[in-house]
Amino acid sequence: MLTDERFSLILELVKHHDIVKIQELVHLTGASESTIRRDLTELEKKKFIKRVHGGAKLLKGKLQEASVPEKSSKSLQEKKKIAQYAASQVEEGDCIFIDAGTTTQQMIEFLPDKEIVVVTNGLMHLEGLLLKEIKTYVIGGVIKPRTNAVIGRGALESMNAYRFDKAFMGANGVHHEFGYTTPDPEEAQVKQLAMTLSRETFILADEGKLGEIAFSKFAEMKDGTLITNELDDDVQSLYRKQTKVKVVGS
Amino acid sequence: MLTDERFSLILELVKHHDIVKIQELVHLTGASESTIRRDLTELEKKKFIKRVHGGAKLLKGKLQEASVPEKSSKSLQEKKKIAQYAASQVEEGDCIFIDAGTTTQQMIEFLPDKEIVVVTNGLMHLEGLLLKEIKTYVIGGVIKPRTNAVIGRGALESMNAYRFDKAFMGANGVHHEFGYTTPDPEEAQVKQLAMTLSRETFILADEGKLGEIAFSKFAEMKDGTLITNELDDDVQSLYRKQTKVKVVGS
DNA sequence: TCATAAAGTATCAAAAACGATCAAAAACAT
DNA sequence: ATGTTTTTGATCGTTTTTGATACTTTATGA
Repeated sequence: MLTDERFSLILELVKHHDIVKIQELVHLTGASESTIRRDLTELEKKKFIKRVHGGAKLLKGKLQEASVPEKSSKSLQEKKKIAQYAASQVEEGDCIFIDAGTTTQQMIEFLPDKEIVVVTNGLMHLEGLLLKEIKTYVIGGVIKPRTNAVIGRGALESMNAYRFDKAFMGANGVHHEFGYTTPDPEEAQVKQLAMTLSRETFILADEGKLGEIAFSKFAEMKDGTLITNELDDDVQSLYRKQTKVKVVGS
Repeated sequence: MLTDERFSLILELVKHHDIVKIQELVHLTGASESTIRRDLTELEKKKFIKRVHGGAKLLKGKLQEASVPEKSSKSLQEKKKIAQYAASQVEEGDCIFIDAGTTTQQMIEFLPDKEIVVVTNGLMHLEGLLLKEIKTYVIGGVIKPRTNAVIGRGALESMNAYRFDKAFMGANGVHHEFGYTTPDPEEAQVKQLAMTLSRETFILADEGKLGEIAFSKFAEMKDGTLITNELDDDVQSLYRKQTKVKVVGS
């Protein structure tokens, strides 16, 4: 049996059964265990499957990250610092918009115990906000599974009823030329509108997002203050030419 | 059976049954008790389930717990029966409104696996709805702490964008003369509007609500079909003169 | 309350799976 | 045909997973 034959067979099985055991494959192909292992290793490298102890399973897209709240603790610490600074910008009486997302979520615990009003499209934020007894408005609209963000036409209409003093946005990509980007066009629309409704905007993005470009652009660099945690001097000057930048932590 | 297979199996069971016993899992997977325990420990660490003595249950956010202040299991069983009947009224292609509240919340697990769209003002419902992969719209507006219902002017405006085939409402008071009532006037407004936007309305109310009167009236008896679980014959005829009544269970 | 049974934790050795390595076999090129 | 490259299968030491055991904690009812 040829290598490519085995590959198709494996992919076919994984696709159909969601998971395959190495021993199954050994019997089915007649090849040795070593060979099967090599096959799986290669298929994993090519991003077709995910190896697990004893076999391999279907590689689910980015669906996994949303439901699996596993963060490298370093990245989490960085996000917290960014979030803490962002939260410190909130003043008594402010009405703020907090974008859906994990970085902005970290803000909530640091929000000052003052009279503020929060509007959000992130359902994951609600629990924390209510726990802190903050007056909270939620945007109406359809719920995007996985990210639990409220999006769609309804969200845009619903948001139009509000005006914000400050908006705190997340971003998947920050690029000196292409500006701020995010994968989902519908989420981009919501972000865009939130920013136009706000007197002032802060974009929270850890180092991993810098230089990246995602599919949908929702703002120019100049449209908001960037809050991040690490920045090469040359990149920094590139950004600073266009907008205000705040670098937190070490 | 591979680790990941067991994981999916466990999650599937928990998702469907709300709770699983370790012994069940031992029999179902053929793995040892130790292994199952380890699995549960890990799944708990990953925030997928909550371990309890003897098994594991679905992890629910505080949005859901908040409004569930420990009901007697009898009353819960009755609510479940009412909810189950209500859910059975939902048909393929329906667009339904589900009111905030504990009784209506029970409906979610019984909703048919068909193409339906749900609109709700109850944040406690969202988790369950998304778990069942139901297309869900949330009403925008201010969040009432304690009950986690979305209310206020924004809620009314936001809801106006939708029309429903069926609306399922909760009520704190059901009275043959004073109709359906609820304590909070703002919630009453939302209920009222939801009913006018729906072709058909069902009110879910267990025996404890019958004959009661709360502060704010949101509908006449005739405005919807009452679903309840116990009814004296004389009271029943009183209600039946005005509207349709469905009595479920014993 | 106390006794008892069921469930939980911690630990450890056996079993299974893994990765690395190497020589034999097959395919390939000249 | 001969030397070279690629693929394959076997082996071995290491790591991960597993199931059994002993001991502790929790639930329950007399």
